[in-house]
Amino acid sequence: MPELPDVEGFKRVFERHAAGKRIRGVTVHDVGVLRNAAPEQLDVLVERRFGQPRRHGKWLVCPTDAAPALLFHFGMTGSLEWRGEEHPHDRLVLALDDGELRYRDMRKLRGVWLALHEAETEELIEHLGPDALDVSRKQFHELLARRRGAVKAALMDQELIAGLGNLLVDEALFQARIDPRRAIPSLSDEERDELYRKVRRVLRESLPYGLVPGKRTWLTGARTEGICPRCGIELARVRIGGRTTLFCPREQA
DNA sequence: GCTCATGTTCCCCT
DNA sequence: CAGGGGAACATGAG
Repeated sequence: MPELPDVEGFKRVFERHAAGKRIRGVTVHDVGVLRNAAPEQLDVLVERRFGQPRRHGKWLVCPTDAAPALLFHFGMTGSLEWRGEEHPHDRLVLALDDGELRYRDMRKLRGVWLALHEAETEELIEHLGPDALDVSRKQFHELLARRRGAVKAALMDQELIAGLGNLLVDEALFQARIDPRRAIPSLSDEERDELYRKVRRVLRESLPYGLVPGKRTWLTGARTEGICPRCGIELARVRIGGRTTLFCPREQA
């Protein structure tokens, strides 16, 4: 699931249940999710108190009252769960005073990082472009001006703008009526403005859900049927940047 | 058995 | 150098 809105949802889970709480224990059920540390190294977190989390793109940074911080990147199947039933894909469990926070992840495409100091946190995320929620219209134009490939590939590039994923980008392009294969230089200023507005809109409307919702009027709601929710013709399916891309061949010219 | 999946990285071409 | 294509990572679901 995890694109920017999903990670924002996990951030809310962390804020509600883990921020300000003391870590009583760390249990690693699957070493495969630890990307830069051995399980014993996580012991530095025990008896530390979590601070307020912050999100940059699809990363969630969870600092403690000492130097170490825990960083999560959820890949395609990760999530953060508070209590609830145990699950076979719970890979890391943080015991807090009043319950357990679990990192759950079926495919383990990304995982959990330990940063011992603020500088290490920065190193882990410094390759990212500005967070999608922080990009102004002016900056959006400046960022696009540097690129010339397919517009979809550019929007998905985390080094250009951080946080947009396959669903969100397809959705914004659909709402802006722009063919995802279009080369950036071919986009008019008006089209760039419209794209910016739709990216903002899809983000804003997704945030309350904590995911990109499958609304009936949205492309997300039509991914399985393959029919354009606006005009009813069959959606086109191509691959861009290695990702399945859906668009309306009639309306997205 | 086969294909596909909301992500990223690495390697090889053009 | 920029950008495209494909494979790899790991684990399911249909």
